[in-house]
Amino acid sequence: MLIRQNRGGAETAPENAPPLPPLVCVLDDDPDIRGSIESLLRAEGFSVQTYASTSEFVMCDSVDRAACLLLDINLGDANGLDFQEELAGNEIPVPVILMSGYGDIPMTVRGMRAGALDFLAKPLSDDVLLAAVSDAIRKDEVRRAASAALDGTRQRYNALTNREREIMGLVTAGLMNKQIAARLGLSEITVKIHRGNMTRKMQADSLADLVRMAEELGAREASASRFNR
Amino acid sequence: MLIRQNRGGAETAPENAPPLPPLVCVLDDDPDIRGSIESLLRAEGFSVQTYASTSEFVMCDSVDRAACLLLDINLGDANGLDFQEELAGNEIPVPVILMSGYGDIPMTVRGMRAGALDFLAKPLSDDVLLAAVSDAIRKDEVRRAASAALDGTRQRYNALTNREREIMGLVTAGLMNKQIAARLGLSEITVKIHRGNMTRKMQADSLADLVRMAEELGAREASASRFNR
DNA sequence: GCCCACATCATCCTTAGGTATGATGGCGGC
DNA sequence: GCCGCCATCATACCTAAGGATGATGTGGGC
Repeated sequence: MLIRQNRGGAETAPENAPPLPPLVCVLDDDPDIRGSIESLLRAEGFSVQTYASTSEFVMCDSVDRAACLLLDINLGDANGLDFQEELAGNEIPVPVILMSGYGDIPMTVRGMRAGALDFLAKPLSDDVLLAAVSDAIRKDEVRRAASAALDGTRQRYNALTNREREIMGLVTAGLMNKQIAARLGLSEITVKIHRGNMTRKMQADSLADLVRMAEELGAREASASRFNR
Repeated sequence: MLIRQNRGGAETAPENAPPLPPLVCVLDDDPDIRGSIESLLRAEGFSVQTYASTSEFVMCDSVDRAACLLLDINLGDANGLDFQEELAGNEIPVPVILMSGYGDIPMTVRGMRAGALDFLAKPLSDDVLLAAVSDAIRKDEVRRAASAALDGTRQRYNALTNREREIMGLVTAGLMNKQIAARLGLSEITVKIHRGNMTRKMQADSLADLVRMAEELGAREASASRFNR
């Protein structure tokens, strides 16, 4: 029925990006720890960025590849658990691996509840650390893939006019054109026109398609970052 | 458009069930612990059932009210973490609170990963225990409410004939009646009839409604048990 | 044997959805 | 001031969906 037209327009991905190595961010106030972790991970082919304090950590703004954060809990002037919760609150979906030399069960519970993938006791075992990092990177790759699938839909949604977004909401709520027209104080024909333009812009092949897009945009979107294990 | 008709048929709930007190199952091999937890929780108004071993625990088959499981890790002949993972594997969605006198960080990580809500170190503090249990019961109430919302839909879906289920799948995939007819080797009119019966039986007010029901039945359904925190 | 649920198809009619063409008006940028 | 985007509405036409009525056939249960 509805043929897709404006395909392959301005997608964001720069065509044939070479596969960047996964990035591991290390936030620990002990220079020795930072150094040893960095050399270990670099030897395994990871990119590594290290930070001594939370203020240094500007989240590698590069969200262009799979990444994870190795986060120490005892940061001297700051608490890693607080920082982790702050990240989660700001919807920063990077997988977190917590580390501590003085960890206990309540701290572990708190960290895991906040979404940490693992909690490693210091001194760190190379094998354990590598396994945890590999797992975290794998999780982030899955998360990024799912997020990328949403990206196209979200871009198309953002390209709609306000009226079109409004009508998309009412259409996917199950209202008929005439009900929408009455609700918005429009004539039915105007609704049809907006609806047609909206459906074409969203590249929806059917109403069912459109409903699923709306569900993804509305329902998931915000929560997706936490439920990806 | 579509008026709901066969409302209030054979719903499962026995009309005006008195609100049963939440049930706490306690699985611990120490009789003293079982006794003290039981008396504490009973004083707070909870129903309590205690078990000394995993074989005794038949999950209070009564899934007719909010519940949670207080699970000791050191069960003598069995391991609480293994048992918890077994429960999760069998899709038994009861919230679990782990307890241990010899817990460490790796055990905590494992338990939390498997979906435990909390991990309490023994000796237990009354306040901490009560807070954990209250929280778990609250979580289970939310889970049960969400699950109940699905129940009606699932019942109606199961009441469909095979043909109607088949057509529901194709309708919610976005196919037009004539496409469905071709796919199934039927005439379009027959598809319309099945579709009409199906939509009425599902009590769907619109196609959008139907698509969401199909999404819930297909996509959530199995996973809902684990993502309910 | 009869009844009922299920499935199948036909004809007829109404409503809803989708598109094309054309027209008007506001608003912002060059 | 003109052009483009957006929004609005009208007329007309076509397709899709939904419902009513009627009919045929099959299989299972009492």
